[in-house]
Amino acid sequence: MTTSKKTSSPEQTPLEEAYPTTVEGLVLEERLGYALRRAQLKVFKHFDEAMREHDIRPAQFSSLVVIEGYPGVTQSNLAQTLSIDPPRVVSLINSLEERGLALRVRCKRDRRSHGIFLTKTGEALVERLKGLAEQSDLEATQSLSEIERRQLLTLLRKVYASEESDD
Amino acid sequence: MTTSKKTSSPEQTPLEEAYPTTVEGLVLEERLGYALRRAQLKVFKHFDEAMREHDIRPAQFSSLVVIEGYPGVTQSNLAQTLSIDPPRVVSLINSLEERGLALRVRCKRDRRSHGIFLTKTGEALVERLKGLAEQSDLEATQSLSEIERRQLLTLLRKVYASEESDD
DNA sequence: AGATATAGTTATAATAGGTAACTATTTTTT
DNA sequence: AAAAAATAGTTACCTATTATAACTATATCT
Repeated sequence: MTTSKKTSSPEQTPLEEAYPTTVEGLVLEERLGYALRRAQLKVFKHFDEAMREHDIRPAQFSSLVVIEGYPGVTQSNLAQTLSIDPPRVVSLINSLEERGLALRVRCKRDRRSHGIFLTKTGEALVERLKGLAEQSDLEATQSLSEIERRQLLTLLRKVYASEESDD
Repeated sequence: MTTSKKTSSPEQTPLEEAYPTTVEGLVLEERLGYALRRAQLKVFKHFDEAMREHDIRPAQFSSLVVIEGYPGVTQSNLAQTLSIDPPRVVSLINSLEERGLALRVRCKRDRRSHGIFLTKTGEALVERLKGLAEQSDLEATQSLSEIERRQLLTLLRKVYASEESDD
C-alpha cells in the first residue's frame, strides 16, 4: 500500500463494470494448464452431481474400477496405477472397506501385502457407477460432437501416457 | 475385515507382481474426468518446475496475466474471470502485494472496490513468466504435434466455455 | 544372522477450496 | 431524506486433498 512503485495510472480509478467475465483474447486462453484446469473443474462438477446420490468421490470411483478390473490388486499396485501416494491409498481403501464395498485380504505368499477385492455390494455399485459416470461425461461435454469427444480423450491420453521420467 | 461378504476368491491370494502400472484397457481409460486429471497433473508438474525459480503458483500466474491484460480490474472481476471465490482472491492479491508485484488502489468512484494494478516489477516478472509458461507447456506435451496441441486447446476451451448454467 | 528393502500404516503439515458472518460503502425504495 | 437492500472486500473457520517423515512387520539378500 505504501509502495510508491506504480505502473499504469493507479490514481485513475477502475472504469465501470466494463471488465470481462471471460479471459477471451488473453494469453491465459493459450495456456494448456489453464484450459485443463477449467475443463476439469467443469467435468468434475458434473461428476460430483452424478455421484452425490452414492456419496462417491472421484478417487473412490477410480479405485473401484481398478479393483474391479484387477481383483486382488495390492495397495502399492493401486498407488502406482493411479499415481497417488501410498498413504492416500490407505484412507481410500479404509473408506471403501468401512462401507462394505471392498475388502483387504492378507496375502499368503507375502504377508506384508494385501490383495483388495470388491464385495458383491461393491461389484453391484461399480456397475451402476460406471453408467452414471459415462452419462455425466456426456452431459459435461454437450458442446462437443461424438468425434470431438473421442479426439479429446485420445489427445489427453497421449499427453499423460508419455512417461518421460516424471509421474 | 469381519465382513464375510466376498466376491472373487479372496482366499486365493494376489498373483505375482503381475499387476499393471497403467490402466490400459480399463473403463477408466474411457473416463474424461480421469484423463483430464492425469493430463493436468502432468502439465502442472512441469509448470511448477518452470515457476519454482520465481516461487509462483498457478493461481498467482493466472492473476498476474489477467491484471496485466486489464489494469485496474477489481477483485470481484478477477473472481468471476478466474471463477474462484472472493476470499481466495483476497489472499491471492495479498501475496502479490506483499511481494511488490501488484497493488490495490481504492476506487474513487466506488470506494468499496479496489482496482488492481501491476507494479513495474510485476510487469517485468509477468513478461518473463509468460515465456516460461509457454515453454513448460511445450515440454509437457512433447508427445503432441503442434497441430494436436492446438486441437487439444481448442477442444478444452470448447468444453469449459459452454456456460450452460454451472460455473 | 545381520543388513537392507518393501508393504502398509500413522501422524503431521501445507494447501486448496468453500461457507458464513462482518464492515464499509453504495443503491434502491418509500 | 431515512430506511432497507445490495455489493466489495474481508475475516474466521472448516473440510478435503496431497505430500512427507517416521514407524511396524515382513521379506530378501549376503
